[in-house]
Amino acid sequence: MRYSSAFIPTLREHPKEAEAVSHKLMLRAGMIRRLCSGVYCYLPLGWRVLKKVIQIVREEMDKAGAQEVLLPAIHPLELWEKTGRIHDLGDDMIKFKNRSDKTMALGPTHEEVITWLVAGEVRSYRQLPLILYQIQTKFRDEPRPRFGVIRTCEFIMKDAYSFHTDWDSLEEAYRKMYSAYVRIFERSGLNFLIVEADPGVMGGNVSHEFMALSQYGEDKVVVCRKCDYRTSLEIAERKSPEIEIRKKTFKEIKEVHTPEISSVEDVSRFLNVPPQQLLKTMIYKAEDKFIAALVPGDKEINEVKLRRHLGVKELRMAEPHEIREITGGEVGFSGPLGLSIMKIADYDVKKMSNFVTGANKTNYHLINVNIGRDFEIDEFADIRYLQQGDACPKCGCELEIKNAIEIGHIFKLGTKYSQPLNAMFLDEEGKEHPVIMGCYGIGVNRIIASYIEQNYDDKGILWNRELAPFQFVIIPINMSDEKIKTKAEEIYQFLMEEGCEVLYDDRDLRAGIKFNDAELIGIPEQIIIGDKYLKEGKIELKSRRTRESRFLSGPGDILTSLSAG
RNA sequence: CGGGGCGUGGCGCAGUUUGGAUAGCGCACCUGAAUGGGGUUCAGGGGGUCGGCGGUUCGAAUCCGCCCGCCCCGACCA
Repeated sequence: MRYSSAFIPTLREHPKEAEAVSHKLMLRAGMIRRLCSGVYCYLPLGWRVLKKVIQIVREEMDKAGAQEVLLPAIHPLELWEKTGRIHDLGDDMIKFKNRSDKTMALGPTHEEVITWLVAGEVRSYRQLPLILYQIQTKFRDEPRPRFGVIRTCEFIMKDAYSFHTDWDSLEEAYRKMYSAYVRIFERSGLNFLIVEADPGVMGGNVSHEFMALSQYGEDKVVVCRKCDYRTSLEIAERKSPEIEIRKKTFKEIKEVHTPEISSVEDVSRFLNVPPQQLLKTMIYKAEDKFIAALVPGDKEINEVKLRRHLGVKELRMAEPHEIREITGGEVGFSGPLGLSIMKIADYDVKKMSNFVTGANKTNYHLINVNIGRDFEIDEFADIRYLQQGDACPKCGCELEIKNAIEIGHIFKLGTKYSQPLNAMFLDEEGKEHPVIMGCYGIGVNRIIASYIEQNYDDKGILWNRELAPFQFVIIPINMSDEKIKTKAEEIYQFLMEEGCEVLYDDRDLRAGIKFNDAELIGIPEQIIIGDKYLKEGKIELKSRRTRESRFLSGPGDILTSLSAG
């Protein structure tokens, strides 16, 4: 490609809309432009890189025995009603009516469609197992698009789905996908880690997230400083502390008037006590029964951990009217005293004495409350969010919380979709069973953003060979010098004939501009042709990353020099 | 959806508090010349509904109202 005719609009300064490093650099390097919030155009350079990532993903999927398909982006809504996921993903779905007034949606993910497809075609155990995948655009009406290409309303996803007769077969496919993912992210040059995670709205009970470490990541992972414990913050546990409930110096319990003061922050200020001296009482509905969850005022309840501890599938906070009925007070004045429902407290609550809590009476709190004297806890458990510095459940060492970008997620789904969509097969004995499923997703655009977040310097992007939009950039120092120009043309022709991806900067510009552009867009190898070394018959081959140069005597040496390392 | 910030040629900004003359600066762009190993210099030039609509005023980028868009923080914490 000749730079003079290439559409690579680089920017000297980054537009002020950009905050994340990857966002700034992708804009500056002319890879992307924003159409509106969360919606981006990929320009030639950005698209070239995207195609590189897609190629890696495709190769590794094919190698793992998955077959590529292409599913529609337009989905009839009934399919989503059948699995009930219209309620889970409802507002995230972009819906519209067609001319015959039928409601359709742009697919935010494809479990429903693929299961419909397989349900129609697979009859027998002989047709299984089967792994299908696609690389396609997903649409989600994100409440808050962010950080350039990291969270967008339209993005390219590689989504694979596997179908099995039994759980052992699913396990095998799951392992295959797991190792294919490791290869994909390794080839993409990412610094990533794999954590166990909660499956959430996808369903199933096992899932692993592939996380690229970055300060602009929206997810949090927990990593032990010493051992190999690593997990998502959602399900991160801590070593349960062995604490006895304190029983000394009980002060007299009192009711205090706290008019319209209900938040931890407000109560703490009003009564002049630290937040950790408050007991937070949250009422939840766990399937068909109500429970009270208790944590110190400065801690947060982790609903995923609470749900898992209770062993229930559904858990939600109680509605205001339910809280009124159960406690007798408005939201914000709940406390454990006099509650007939089950009370689960975090271990940290054991440490508390003479604390403040809601009086179950609007506008009143109780002070000097104590466990044992005033009420009992039914169960102590680890139900709060982990915090920086908590003890590792495996080795007891300090845990660290880090930001990361979720680049891949694999799930064991079981029969969550096959059951409602009637994807059944007959076994050897002619008995009918629902197909066992797994699903495996990769955020293709996020691989690029994550890579840039981890590979840049003060000049710009540092592409590796796998992702680079071009392997070489030829930089003639002075286009009006015929000898330099002729040499540059010769090298360009040579590399083109060799099938190399090369960008030839034939623009009649000063050397400084060319160097800066080449470094900004991050081409791994620069071939510099200038009078300085051409006089001795030498051309310069300079590495973008190390900034080290080698001097070669001809075009043929370029390839041999690189393959020699 | 709540809080905060912003909107002035392609990009980055000044001007808005205290209304006033052809709306300015840097970069980018076009023409010419010199220059040519790190965003060079000189001369000339093009490009703007000051986010939109309405209002106040002799007069609005500037004051008032409504709307739109963008970014950041939070999302239910009793």
